[in-house]
Amino acid sequence: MSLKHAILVLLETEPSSGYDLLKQFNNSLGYFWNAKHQQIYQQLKLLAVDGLINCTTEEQQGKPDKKVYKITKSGVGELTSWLANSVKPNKINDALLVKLYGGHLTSTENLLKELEDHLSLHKKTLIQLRQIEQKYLKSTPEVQEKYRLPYITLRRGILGEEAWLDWALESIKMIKK
Amino acid sequence: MSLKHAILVLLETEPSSGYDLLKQFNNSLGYFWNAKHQQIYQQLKLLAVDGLINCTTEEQQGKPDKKVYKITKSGVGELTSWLANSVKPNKINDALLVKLYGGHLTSTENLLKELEDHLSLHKKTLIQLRQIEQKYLKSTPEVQEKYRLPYITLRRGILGEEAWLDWALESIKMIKK
DNA sequence: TCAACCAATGCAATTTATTGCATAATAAAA
DNA sequence: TTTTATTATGCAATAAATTGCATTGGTTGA
Repeated sequence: MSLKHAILVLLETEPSSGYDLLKQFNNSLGYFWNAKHQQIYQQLKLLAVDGLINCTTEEQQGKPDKKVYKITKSGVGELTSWLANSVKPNKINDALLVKLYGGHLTSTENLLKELEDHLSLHKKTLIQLRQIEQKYLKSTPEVQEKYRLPYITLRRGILGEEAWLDWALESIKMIKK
Repeated sequence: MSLKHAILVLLETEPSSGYDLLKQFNNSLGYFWNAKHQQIYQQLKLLAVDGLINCTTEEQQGKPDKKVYKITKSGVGELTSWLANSVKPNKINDALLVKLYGGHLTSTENLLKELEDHLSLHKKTLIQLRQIEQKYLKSTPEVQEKYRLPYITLRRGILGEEAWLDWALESIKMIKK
């Protein structure tokens, strides 16, 4: 259960709404954390009740109201003490690999189609991450300093996606012949 | 919910006990699927009730009895129809990245320690996976043919771990300077 | 103009996964 | 010799995540 801390860590950088967090997870931070909107909204409510974040409602023109959450001192305390402990290694459950493993029960075309579909998603993601990297690399030294550690996590996304693509291309070749 | 299918796909290759499956997930197939023993045992029970697998109890000398599960025709049918559909991309929730992202709230030593700990685990895993690969590459053409697709998934594990190590080494350097 | 999508949030029910506890025998290590 | 690890399975409670359903107003596209 570190959705809680994933949220806190983002709010510690910048106050955001549930929707903002959702977009971050869905877009740029997908290599980092994933959650459905219901989970995020629920968790935000719980965090607010526990006094780790507080909430102010912002009215917007033409758009629905926005609840902007800000981390509290107590929230920073919670985050800091969580950071003092070690974290569990990343749990992997990869349905695509399950499918490939049992692929002899289906057609080669099906497998290739599936791989190509995933491939195009991963390509998009990689392009996106590289754009974020370029933006970072062109930013001022102060900004670079501020986002040093987030940048390291971004690199994980990039290297991870590159490796995924390498694997997929190799696999497609192996399946074709 | 494709723990169900992860189990079926393994049983389709070879009848196994819950404990066998657990070991596979914990050891060699960690890049593929992860589950606690309770989840596996529960799921096996459900699969048996649904008639997708059946169970025979094997007595062993010096060891507790073993319940060996075998996939049924109906189970193969279920698996086959599952394979006909596309699968969701792999969900990533990486607490280590959360920790790094918020790492300015803790010490550099703490971050480096954490990275080194994970590093040594990943190194071990990679060595293990490479050993399995070597075994595969030295096997007869018939065996290689049989395990063609599982081998492709193994390659994912290897390339994934290599990329992880590259990233970790790069990150350690960046954090140190 | 009608459908679809984006922005923004939420409740309730169900399904999945984790944690804690429990057993029981043998073998190996401290 | 006592503890720890391995083999092997399980129940019950809790926590976390997903699915289904629902709302409101604006914009974009066919």
